[in-house]
Amino acid sequence: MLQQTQVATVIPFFLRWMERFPDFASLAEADEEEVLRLWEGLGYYRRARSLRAIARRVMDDWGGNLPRDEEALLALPGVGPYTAGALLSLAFNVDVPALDGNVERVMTRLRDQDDPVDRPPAKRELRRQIEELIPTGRARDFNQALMELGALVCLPRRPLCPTCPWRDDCLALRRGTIEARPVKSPRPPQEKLRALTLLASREGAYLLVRHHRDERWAGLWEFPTVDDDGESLAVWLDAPRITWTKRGTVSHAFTRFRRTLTVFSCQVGQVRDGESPFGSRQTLWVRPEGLNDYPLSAGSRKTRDRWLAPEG
DNA sequence: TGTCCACGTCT
DNA sequence: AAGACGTGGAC
Repeated sequence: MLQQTQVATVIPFFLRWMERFPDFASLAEADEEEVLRLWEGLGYYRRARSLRAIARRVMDDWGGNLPRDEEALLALPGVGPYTAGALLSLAFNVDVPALDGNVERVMTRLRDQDDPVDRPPAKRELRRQIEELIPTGRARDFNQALMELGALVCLPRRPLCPTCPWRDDCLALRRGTIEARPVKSPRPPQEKLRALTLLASREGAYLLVRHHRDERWAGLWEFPTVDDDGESLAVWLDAPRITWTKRGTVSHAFTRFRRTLTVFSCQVGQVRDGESPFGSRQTLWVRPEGLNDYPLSAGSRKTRDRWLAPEG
């Protein structure tokens, strides 16, 4: 969960998750729908499916225990260099680095490193430097301390240098380049998207469609949403007899996009077979009180909370 | 109802 | 290698 997601965000999800899946066995047996529902709102949903796949593999191939071996850990889905290092050092106290964003910041400042940290050469160099610093047999404490230092003291903006235990050793502090570290490659500009979302109701139930497993938001559900042309929906909805009512807009951001959804509601009459613009995607009619049972992507979640929440 | 930034893995 | 993958928070 902590991959790409900050601790404060993770905590409530983690507590719910651990209550439902206290061990690999319970997670391995769970169905994907439930796993995604508990992950709903955390983002990067591939992590949820990877975690379930890991649980199954740990049960099947490793006798229910995580392997204490870098190569075996890296072979698990969703486990990269950071996670492998974190597991080895924090769980098994093996003397290897756990290089996350916090540690990158601490180390590039300590050494006043100005290579872009999102490129492999800089990462290799940082790992090498950390290896030299790990006190033999103390990687668990050392790595946690380094991550905490980054999270609590060596902040991205306005770091608390006067209280830092490394203030006398920090090259960037001495040179006045603290706020300029770490250096990152320029990012592509944000793109704006517009789309239409339809609250289509029939006998008090609302239509949901499911994202394919190879799409964005794989496995999650949403209210029918199309790029801002509306034509494919109009076909499907028996257009001439539909009255569309504009409800308002919601916005959400993902990766490098920011998308504004214009939400319409309508009553749907007869749905004709073979005219769905959703192809082979699953569809479902759900009453408002049942909407919490399906994991929704962010735009549809905001739509639900605004217009279909039980109390509203 | 803005813009920018934070956060690892996979392809 | 460069882009895909989502959400929340600071300003």
